[in-house]
Amino acid sequence: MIDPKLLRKNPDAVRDSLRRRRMDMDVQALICKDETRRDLQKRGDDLRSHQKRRSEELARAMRMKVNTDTLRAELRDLSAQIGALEEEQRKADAEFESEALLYPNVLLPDVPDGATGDDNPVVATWGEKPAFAFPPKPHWDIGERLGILDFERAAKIARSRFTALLGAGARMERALISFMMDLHAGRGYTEVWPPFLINAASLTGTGQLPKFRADLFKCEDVDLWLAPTAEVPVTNLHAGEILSEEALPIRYAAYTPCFRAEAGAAGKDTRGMIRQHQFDKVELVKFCRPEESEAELEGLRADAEEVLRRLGLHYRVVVLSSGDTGFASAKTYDLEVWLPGQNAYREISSCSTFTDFQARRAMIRYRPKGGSPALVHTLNGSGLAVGRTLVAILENFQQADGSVMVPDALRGYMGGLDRLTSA
RNA sequence: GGAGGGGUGGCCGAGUGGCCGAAGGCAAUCGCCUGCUAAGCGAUUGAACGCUUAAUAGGUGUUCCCCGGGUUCAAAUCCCGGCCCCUCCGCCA
Repeated sequence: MIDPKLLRKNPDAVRDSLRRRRMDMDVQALICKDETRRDLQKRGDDLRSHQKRRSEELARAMRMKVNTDTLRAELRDLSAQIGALEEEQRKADAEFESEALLYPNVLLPDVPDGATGDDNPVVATWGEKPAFAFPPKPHWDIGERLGILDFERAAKIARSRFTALLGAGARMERALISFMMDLHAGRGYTEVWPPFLINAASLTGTGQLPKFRADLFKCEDVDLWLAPTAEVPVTNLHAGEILSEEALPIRYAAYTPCFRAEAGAAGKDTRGMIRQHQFDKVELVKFCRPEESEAELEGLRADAEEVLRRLGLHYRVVVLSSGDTGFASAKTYDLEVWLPGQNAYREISSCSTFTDFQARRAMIRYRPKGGSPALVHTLNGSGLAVGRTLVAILENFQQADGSVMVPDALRGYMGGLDRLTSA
């Protein structure tokens, strides 16, 4: 959530960030709701204060056994007034909050201005595009020919946008998860295996709800939703807590399946396993002091990049422009892996700092030395999207004969297998 | 699924209608004492929101004893609903 004090004291900072995001929201209306809310609180506070004092008088009068009829009548009336006012106050609070929850995070000043993904500047590149003596195939061709990807049967048992992995494909998915988790665990991240179903409060804490309800799968009859990313359960691990300063920064790595309704993506990436209702991802999540968060974002990006480097996959890094930056994020780097079968770079990791936006929603705080509790900064990044990593391996390491070389880093996780063949 | 017990501050734990933001203990911080450490002695130590303020300093008001309703002039305390935890039984992986 945006900071109500910032909204009050520097509404132009909020307006400017919205303009850069290419979003049009009625900031003045929100400010009015805030004022209504505060006015009602003041009036209620004063009335309650008065009521308290008169109630004490009544108690005293009753002890002295004097007639209290007038006082009781006055207090009954006061109580009714307060009740009515509190009803109004509840309504005003709810109105302010439901509107405030729809405001995106305020962008960091160094986020480049731009309308869409086409405006994202490339800030780094690693490796080179592999050269092929033949036209490289897309992964769905490679995978089906090898018998390791089955889209038709997956659609039969579920629906479209699901994939069944078979044999060495299934083995490689599992190998990638282990490889990534071992790598991050060895670099200072604590492994987490969280619940994959989470409640609405958690989804509100990280920013998926209320705005992005349509992107989520929900269980019937209970307040449980399929996690769209490990970001949600892992960030909310510390919801409502006051962390000790010495514990920071906290760094977690978690594997989870991710479930997304892909409501707005009809007709997009329909072939292959680029955009699925279910996919595996290893996620990195950090909690830190505000002054550390910029450095932690760079570290997060480096940790995600390390996975691609060890696998030998060519990629580039972009900073998302202002119009392309996600709702909860203040600044985001995307890692884009080269996919020769599609002659394109595709997002394989997204690393963001959320500044205090999620911390305020989920009430995640720490106690600075000698001070009162302050909001932490939260960050997260994919390290990496496992399905897309599998896609990248198939497309980048495909051979003329239809086989696929297994990256060195993965062979130990696949019983020494060095090549996927259709045999 | 059945039966019972329980959710109070950083932790433990008292509190069955007003004098309770809450006894007592632990922990922590500061000070005294001390060759050092421990012990001992004294003091301090919850959060949110609002008003005030340059201030996340100070002052001040309100709210908060799991959550939401109700009774009452007044609720941590009484009543109803929900959530969560524990124990036993059943069932299951």
